[in-house]
This record gives sequence, C-alpha cells and structure tokens, in this order.
Amino acid sequence: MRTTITDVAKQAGVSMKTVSRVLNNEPNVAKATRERVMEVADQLDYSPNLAARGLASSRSYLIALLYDNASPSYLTNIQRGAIEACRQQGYHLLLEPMTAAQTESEEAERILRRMNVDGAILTAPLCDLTALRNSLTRLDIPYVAVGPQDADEGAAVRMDDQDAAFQMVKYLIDLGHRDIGFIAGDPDHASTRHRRAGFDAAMQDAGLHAGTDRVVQGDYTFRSGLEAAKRMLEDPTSRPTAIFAANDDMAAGVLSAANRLNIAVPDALSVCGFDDTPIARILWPQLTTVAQPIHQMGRKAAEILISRDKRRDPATHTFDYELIIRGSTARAGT
Amino acid sequence: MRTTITDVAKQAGVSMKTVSRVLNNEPNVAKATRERVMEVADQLDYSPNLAARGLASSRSYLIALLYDNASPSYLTNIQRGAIEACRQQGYHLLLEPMTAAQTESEEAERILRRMNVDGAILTAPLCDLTALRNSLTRLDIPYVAVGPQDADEGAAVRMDDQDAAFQMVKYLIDLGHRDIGFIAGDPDHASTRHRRAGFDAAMQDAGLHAGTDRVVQGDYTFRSGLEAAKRMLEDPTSRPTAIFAANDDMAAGVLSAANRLNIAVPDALSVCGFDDTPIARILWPQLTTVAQPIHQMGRKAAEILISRDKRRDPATHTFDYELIIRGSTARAGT
DNA sequence: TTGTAGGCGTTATCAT
DNA sequence: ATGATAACGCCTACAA
Repeated sequence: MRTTITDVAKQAGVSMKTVSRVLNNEPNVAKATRERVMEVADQLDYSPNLAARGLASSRSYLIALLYDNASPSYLTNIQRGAIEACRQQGYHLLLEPMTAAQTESEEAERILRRMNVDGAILTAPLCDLTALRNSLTRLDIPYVAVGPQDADEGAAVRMDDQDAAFQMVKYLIDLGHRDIGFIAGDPDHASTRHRRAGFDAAMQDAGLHAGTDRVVQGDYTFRSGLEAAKRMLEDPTSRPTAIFAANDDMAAGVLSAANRLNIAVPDALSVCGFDDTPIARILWPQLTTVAQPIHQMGRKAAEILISRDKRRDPATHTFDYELIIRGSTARAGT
Repeated sequence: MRTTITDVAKQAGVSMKTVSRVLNNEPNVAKATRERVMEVADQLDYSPNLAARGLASSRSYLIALLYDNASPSYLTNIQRGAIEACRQQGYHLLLEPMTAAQTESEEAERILRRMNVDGAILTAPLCDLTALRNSLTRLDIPYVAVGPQDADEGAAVRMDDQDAAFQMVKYLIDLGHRDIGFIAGDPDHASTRHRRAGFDAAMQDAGLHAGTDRVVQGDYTFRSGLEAAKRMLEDPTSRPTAIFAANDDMAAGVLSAANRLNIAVPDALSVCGFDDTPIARILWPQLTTVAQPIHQMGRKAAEILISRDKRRDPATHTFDYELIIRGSTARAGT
C-alpha cells in the first residue's frame, strides 16, 4: 500500500488536516510543526494521490495541449516549455490532438468533457476556430491561445508575425532586391494573413509592387513550396531575385526547386523562410529565417493557466522574434 | 454543478451501480436497462469524473510517455500512435521528459511517484537505463520499452535495427560500391550498436573490409555527421564511394559536407540515412533511408499497457522496417 | 439482473 | 494553530 496522508499524520503526531496544510503551503501552521511534517513526509517518500486530491478539490492538476497537425518541431517546443511550467507547480501535461473537423462536430466536445483538465493550451490553427472556443467556454475550461489570432477575447500568447515578415522583406530590399516573390501559407491559418500583410506593407513602403505572379498560394508544406517555386522560376527570362516563403518547409521546397533548375542560391536567388525549424540549419545553404521563442510561449501559456486565479496576469503576452541571417540570402546581383 | 452518476441514475430510474455497470460495459445488465441508461447519459451529456473513478478503482486512466531528447518527428509519431490507442479505451497520454541524469538521482523517482499513472511507455535512450527500470518496478508501474534494447526482460516493442542496417549496406554493395563509409550514432544508444553490427555483418558477408578511417563515431546530430563526413572526404585521393550514416540528421550532414566540397551526390558519392524523418524528403537529393513504423510502435506500446491484465499479450513485438530508395544513392562509378 | 453500504485519499467546513 | 468530520464521485463487495 502506498503511504497516505494519514501515515504521515500519525508518524508526525498531528492530524491529517495539518499535514494537508503544510503540503499546500497554507498559512496558520507553526514553523516547528511544518518542519516536522516536511521531514516525515520526505522520509516516508510520501506524495499525494492526484486522484484523491482532484476529487476533493475539484482540480485535476492536469493541463491539456490541444493541437492539430502541428509541425513536429513546433509541437515539441511548445511541449517542452509547457512542461517546464507544469513541473514547477505539480501539474502535468495531457496531449490532445484534434482535427478542425472534430471541433465542429459533437466529438470535440465529448473529448473535452472526458478529459477533466484544469485548463487548455490551444495552438496554431485551433485558436481560430470559434466552435472550439465556444465548446471550451461552455464546458468552463479556461484556455490560452498560442499564436497569431484575430479574436481579441481571452488570454493569448503571441508573436507579431506581421512585423517579423515586414522586417524580413525590408532586409531583402536593403540587400538590393527589387523583384521579390512571396509564397503564402495555408489560408486557414491566421498566420498566413499576417505574414502576407507584412510582405505587402514592406513592399509598399519601399515603393515596390509585386505582380500577381510573384505571390503564390502555398499551404505550409514542403511540396507546396516546391510547386510554387517551380512556377515562379520556370521562365528564365523573368525570375525574382529573392523568394520569401512563409515558413521553413516551403523555403526548403524553394531550395529544392532551385537545385533542380540549377539556380545558384544565394548567388542568383536569395531564399528565406520563417520559424527557424531544425531544417533551417540542415539545408544547404543554411536558411535565413525568423526565429520565434516557441518554447517560451509554451511556458508562458501554461503559467497563465496555472496562476489564473492567483495573480491577475495581463491576458495577452507578445513575444519578440529574431531575424536569423544565414547563407541563403545575399546582396542582389552578386 | 456537473452531472454525476447519481443524476443519471435518478433520471433513468435505476441505482447508480447499474449506471456504473453500463458505463463500464460490465455484464449482467438487461438490454432494455442498458439502452435506457445510455440514452439518459447521452442526453445529460454525462461523462464520468476521472478523479473519482481513479480514486475508487485505483486506476488513473493515464499513461505516461517517458522520453529524453528524442527527435521531434520521432516523438510526435510515437505520440500519435499512443494517443490513438488511448482514445479508444478512454485513456489519456501524459508527457514526461526525463534526462538520463535524473534517472540516476532521486529526482526521476519523485517525478514518477507524483504522476500516478497506470503505465509508462519508455522510448529510445531511456529503455536502456537500468536505474529507471528499477524505479518503475519498485513503484509498481508497468512499462513497455520502445526501441532496440538488450535486456530481454519486460514488454517491448522493437524493430530489427541490425537487420535493417545489414540490408541497407547490402543494397549499396549490390550497386557496386566497395569502399563504404559508416557514421555511427551516439554510443549511449543501443541502436548505435545494432546498426553498426549490421554494417559490419554486411561488409564481412561480401568479403569487404572497412578501414578504421571508414568508420567514424558521430552522435546522431547533424553537426556530427557534417564533421565525420568532412574527415572522411577531405583527402580527394582516397574517398569512399558511399557513406551510410546511422540516422537522417547525420546523413544530412554528409550531404552538406559534400556540397561544401563540391562532390556530386549521388554521382560521385552515394549517401543514405536511417529513420525516414521528414528531412529525408526535403533534402536534395532526397535521401535513401530506412523507414520504421514508429507510429504503429507507439500504438502497440499503449495497447499492451492498457490490456495488460486482460489478454496475455506476448511480451515483445517486432515490427518490420522498409528500405526507402530515393535519389541520394546510385550505382557506383556512374 | 439489480441494489446497498462502505471506502478510496484528499480537501473544505466548522469547531476548538 | 490545530483537529474532527463531512463531502467529493465513483467502484468493489456483498446482498437480494
């Protein structure tokens, strides 16, 4: 039998309520008592039973990470951050993948209901689904959205995608590029809109104009980047000197297309991506890209959920990005 | 207030025990009763309180995924599989990263004790840590190891790394390669030994011998592959015609080194990897590699844990691998 | 086939 | 500052 709070109480010569107080850092316990209890608990390798605690306090000490089709590196980073925060507070992270389709059927709500969590972290494409947000509200599950989003309601942890895209394009322009292509992401993601807006703004700011054939719709996959780049590069007489892909996977597609067409990168074509995923360093040349502090965002999201009733955190946190300049971009016409 | 089992019982005009029976699919319930209860439960959006259920039955319906420093794509695949199995049975997946260092201190055991799970999935490097296995045994937490491992005790889900490596090298030899380099993985991983053994066996089988400068120690990172390849390729008068890296990240390093040294792949150098991670398709040329059914392995591991007392699963499952031939390998001397 | 009583280990309430 | 006792919601054991 596992040691219980009663064992500790007996051994320490106090009531179980006192032990409970000590373990939960409640006030009104004599210092000496507190220390004695701690010692006994340690010695007995006592740790509270989550289920019992949950039943009595109607808290589960569980936080769910809701995601859909997230890229592996993004997902693991969010997880890492969230878990750090959870560990510090005795919480645990539950994984709950969920498709957009599910959020509109009864299914998502069933899944949510079943999980009995104290809060949920909503990542990437899921934050923008009103159906899901409504479900969570209806079930009274607090949530924090991670990633760019339009709705300003609710807690959120974000990065300024638009400004990051703006700066990246400005960097290309400063390198002398005038004919710049843009490969947009999945239209269902809010980030797609923001990154596109950043591109547009920077071009306009510089008095440049990208023709319609210079902006191609992708969907954040490698293949879509490859196809988009092929189209943009197929005519040797009219090629952009730089292509900005809205994420690294698509930028990898651009590099691949350039390889196939024998276009030297960065000499004849500068390429840049977004996200600074591990592949950015693995490609040749290494990718100029935007680094998001994903790990910190995951951490912050969990912290907000855990402390939601204690401190009154400002609902929204915006993190800084960083332009990572690598070998895939160079001065135009080198 | 959330609806409880008592609400359902009242509404259906039966005792709560009967409701409990229906919900747990226990026998000895009249068909009509069962249907009525189901209907009421549905209608009331009832779902059992995990904590209460756990407290009463001393099962938590939680399974932990223990991992250390796993590659993102490996991790997400395992997760996907495990969650599929969990969902079907009303279980949830808890994420618990854990460093090798922690497993040897008290810390790992504290973490394990705190989590109150019904079972644990042990991935990659963790399976080989006796300290961790002992802790789990001591805490009476059933576990399934995923990945190659030496100790034959306990349930395990694995793939024959050695045979896969053997076949890959055999494939290179069949292409006419005689001078083949091998980049080994992190010496702390069991897979490293197995893949190396496969390489050795295939070479010996073909009457070939790899000089000591043809086998270089890496550590499964891109950078280590890059460094190893540089060393292996620095002397233009004595270069292997093929390099087999023990994982895709290191193979990416080899490609990168070849790029820097202006060695054409696959014309002058064939390169292959192991794992079939997403980067295998993103690199140029695309990587010949070994695909592991990681997703199924995760699924199976969870299934074993969940059904451990019902069926008597054979303790160990071995999955098939698949050689994926892509553009990075070609006939020698093309 | 169905129901009743008791307890799982913790926190909350109210005394002392 | 500390303690007794009653929830919390479900399952197990045993009855009926």
